[in-house]
Amino acid sequence: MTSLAEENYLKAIYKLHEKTGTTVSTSSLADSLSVSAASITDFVKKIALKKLITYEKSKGVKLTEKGRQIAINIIRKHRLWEVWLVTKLDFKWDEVHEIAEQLEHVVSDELIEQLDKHLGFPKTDPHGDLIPDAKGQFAKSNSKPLLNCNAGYKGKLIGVAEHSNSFLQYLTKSNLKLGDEIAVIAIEAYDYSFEVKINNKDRKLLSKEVVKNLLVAEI
Amino acid sequence: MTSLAEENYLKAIYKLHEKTGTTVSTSSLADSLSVSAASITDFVKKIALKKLITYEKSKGVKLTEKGRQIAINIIRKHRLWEVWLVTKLDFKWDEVHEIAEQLEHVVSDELIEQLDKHLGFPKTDPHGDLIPDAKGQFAKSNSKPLLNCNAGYKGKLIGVAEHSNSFLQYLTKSNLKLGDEIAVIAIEAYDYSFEVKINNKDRKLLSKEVVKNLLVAEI
DNA sequence: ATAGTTATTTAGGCTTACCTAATTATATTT
DNA sequence: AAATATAATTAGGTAAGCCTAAATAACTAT
Repeated sequence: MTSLAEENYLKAIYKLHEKTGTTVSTSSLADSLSVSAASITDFVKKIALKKLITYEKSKGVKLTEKGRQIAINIIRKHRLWEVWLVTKLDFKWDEVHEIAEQLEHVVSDELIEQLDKHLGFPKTDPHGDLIPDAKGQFAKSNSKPLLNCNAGYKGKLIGVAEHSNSFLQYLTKSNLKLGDEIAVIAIEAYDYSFEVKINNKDRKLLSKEVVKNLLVAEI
Repeated sequence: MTSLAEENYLKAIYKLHEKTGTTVSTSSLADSLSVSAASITDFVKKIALKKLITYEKSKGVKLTEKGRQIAINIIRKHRLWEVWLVTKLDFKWDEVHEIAEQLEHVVSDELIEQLDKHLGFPKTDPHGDLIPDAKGQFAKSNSKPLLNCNAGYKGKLIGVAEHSNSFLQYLTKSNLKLGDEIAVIAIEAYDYSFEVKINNKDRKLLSKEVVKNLLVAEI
């Protein structure tokens, strides 16, 4: 029904739209799928005919409700598989993405529902991202980047806004993990680096680049 | 490195060779892959160039050692996934084949080794088939079809030689499962039907077609 | 508003894995 | 051994998903 390529295009469009809030350009898609812009134009025309997206020449694309549902389902599967890899197979949070990219395309609704049950119906994946339910609904999240918090703020690390291996490995090396309590002691006005206290113990200095990608919420 | 199609061709060749003991014909491959004979000839030439099989015009194909290792690895993955589906996700033995057909193509050696560990290094899959180890070695099996046994024989059901849903469902309905003790009470000379006793309790009549596909071993 | 730059699309091609129809081998009967 | 049937191969073609190079459209800056 939906080919591997289609699933990846829809997922990429969904993620780019989520990030930018606008229609998704040919070049941004080309970038994130590592495919030439010409191929994007071709493909995008084809899936527009299938009503998975709307496409206006030179004005980018947008998911239709149908396309959005497919994209969200792929994301649901991806995140459930990541939970499985970490909780049942002992993988680290920086080792699961590539494997989940393959597993997300396995087609079987019963499989995913059983997996969900096996995992205890998790609400978030190992990076703190929300897992949509079988109907494609996301729970509400009240997380915000630590960057948006003031000195004196105290909250819990509940997710990351950047999933690169290097960032995840940096956090691991720095002994920072989801669930940790973070208190902002001071913010350096010059470079926006944050002095923080982790779990009421360790003092740490975090660069602007880092605090931008740490998502926190009230305890 | 190895495409989905290649993996499926190699697996099909392996299984047909296992069944017949001879070189594998174009038409048998066409049958089992549901692809035209012409396409088989094409493809077979291509993977012969890659030294995955040997091919002699009009004389069928044979796996090379390299091709055999790839085929066995796919089978290893397939069977491990089947164990997972049954033991961890509560699927029935007649529900796992199609899902495992997809999962077997996921590429990650670490994944498979972790899965193997998670499952406790199982030796057989839910149908009693041996699971080769990471090096492609199969354990020795001393199973034989119940059909080859005489009246008075007593053994344990350890596998099935036929994996169709209808056969598996027949066994389930008949309350026959792996591990059951089977004693041969009598064999009807006319139609080769077997009168048996299961777990020292239930008497059952099994047709020749059925006993041919039940694999038993000494207790 | 025009020139220059960047983004997008069009045109023409390629590879993979399939197909049908026609041809040639191989097996089976008589 | 010839005739017939079956199996395998060749020839020519298709769809999906990509490519490069050239053309056009859309922005940016002066």
